[in-house]
Amino acid sequence: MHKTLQHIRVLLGAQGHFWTQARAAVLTVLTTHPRPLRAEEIHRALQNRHINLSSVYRALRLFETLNIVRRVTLGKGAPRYELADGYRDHHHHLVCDTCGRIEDVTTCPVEAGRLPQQIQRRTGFAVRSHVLDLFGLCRSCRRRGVSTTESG
Amino acid sequence: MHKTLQHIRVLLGAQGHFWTQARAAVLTVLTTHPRPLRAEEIHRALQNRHINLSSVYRALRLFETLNIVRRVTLGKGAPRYELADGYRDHHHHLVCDTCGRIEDVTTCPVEAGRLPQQIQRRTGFAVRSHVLDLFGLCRSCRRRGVSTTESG
DNA sequence: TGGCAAATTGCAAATAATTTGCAAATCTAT
DNA sequence: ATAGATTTGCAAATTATTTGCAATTTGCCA
Ligand SMILES: [Mn+2]
Ligand SMILES: [Mn+2]
Ligand SMILES: [Zn+2]
Ligand SMILES: [Zn+2]
Repeated sequence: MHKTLQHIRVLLGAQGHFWTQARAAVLTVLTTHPRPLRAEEIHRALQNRHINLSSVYRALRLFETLNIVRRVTLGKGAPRYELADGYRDHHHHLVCDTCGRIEDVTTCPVEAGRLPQQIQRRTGFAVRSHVLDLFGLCRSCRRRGVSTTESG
Repeated sequence: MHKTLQHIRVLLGAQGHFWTQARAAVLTVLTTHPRPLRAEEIHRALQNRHINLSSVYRALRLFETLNIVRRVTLGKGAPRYELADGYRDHHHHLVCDTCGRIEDVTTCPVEAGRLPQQIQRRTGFAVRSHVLDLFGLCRSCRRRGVSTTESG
C-alpha cells in the first residue's frame, strides 16, 4: 500500500474510524489521479468496485472533516476534491476561462509574502490555510486567439 | 441612482440587455450590503418587491457573465455573490472556520508579488483574475479558545 | 480463528439548489 | 402610444447531495 494511504489508515484508526473498502478505494483514486475530481468522476473511476455514490459522498465528507481532502470549487459545475496539504504539495490552480483546463502552480505568494503573519498582527485573525485560484487563458487557447465573456 | 448602478445600466443597454425592475433591485441589494450574499438572501432582502427567486438567479447569472458580479464559494452551503472587481475595491476574504464570519482584506499578495506576470512568462498562461480566501480563527473565536476540526 | 458490538454501506426516497418552458407582462425604440 | 423583442412569474423539471434503515463489514478480543 502507498505510504500516504498507510498514514491515513493509521490516522483514521486513531480517530475511531474504520478502514473500509469504500474509503480505501476513494483515497486510491485521489492519490492516483493528479487533478481535482468531482464526486461523480471518482465514483465512475470505481466502476467495477461496486461502491455506491452515497458512500463516495460520505467518504469525502469524512475526509474533508479530517483535513485529508479539500473541496475545490472552480468554474462551473459541481465541486471537486483533491488531497489536502500535508498529503501532497501545497499548490494553487490556473483555470482556463475558455476550455476549463486546470493546471497547478506551486509558487505561493501568500507564504512568500508572509501574509498570514501580517494579517494576524493587524487584525487578530489567525490564518490556518488558504485557497488561491487564478483564472485566465491557457497557452493553447490564447494562441488560438479565443476570447471569452466568462467571469473569473 | 447610485453612480455604479448608472454605469451598469449603460453597460447593459450597450449589450442589448434591458434595465428591469428585477435587475435593478438585485444590484441595489448588492451595492447596499457589503458582504457576499446567497441568492436566497438577496431574494429575502427583496421581500416586498414581489420579485421571483428565479429572476434573482437569472439576474445573477447574467451579471456573472458580464463580470459585474462574481460568485464566491466559502465554507458550507450555497455560493454567495458580490460586486466584481471594477465595481468595488479588489479584496480577499478571511473566513472563520468556527463561526463562519467573513471579513475583507484589501492587501493582495498576488498583485504585490507580480505573480500574474511571473506565471505568464513561465507557463504561457495569461492570468486575468484571481480568487484568494484565507481560513482560520477570527479574533473573537480565538480568544474564546474555540477549536475546530473544520477543513480550510 | 471465531464471535460480538459498533460502524459503515447500499438502496431508495427525501432534500436542497438551480434551471427551464411558456404565456403574460415589461421594456426599448419608434 | 405602438410594435417587437426581452424578461418575468409560476410551476414543473433537473441536478447535486443527504438521509433512514436493514443488511453487511470492520475492529477487537477471547
Ligand atoms: Mn490541485
Ligand atoms: Mn467580498
Ligand atoms: Zn499558497
Ligand atoms: Zn488579489
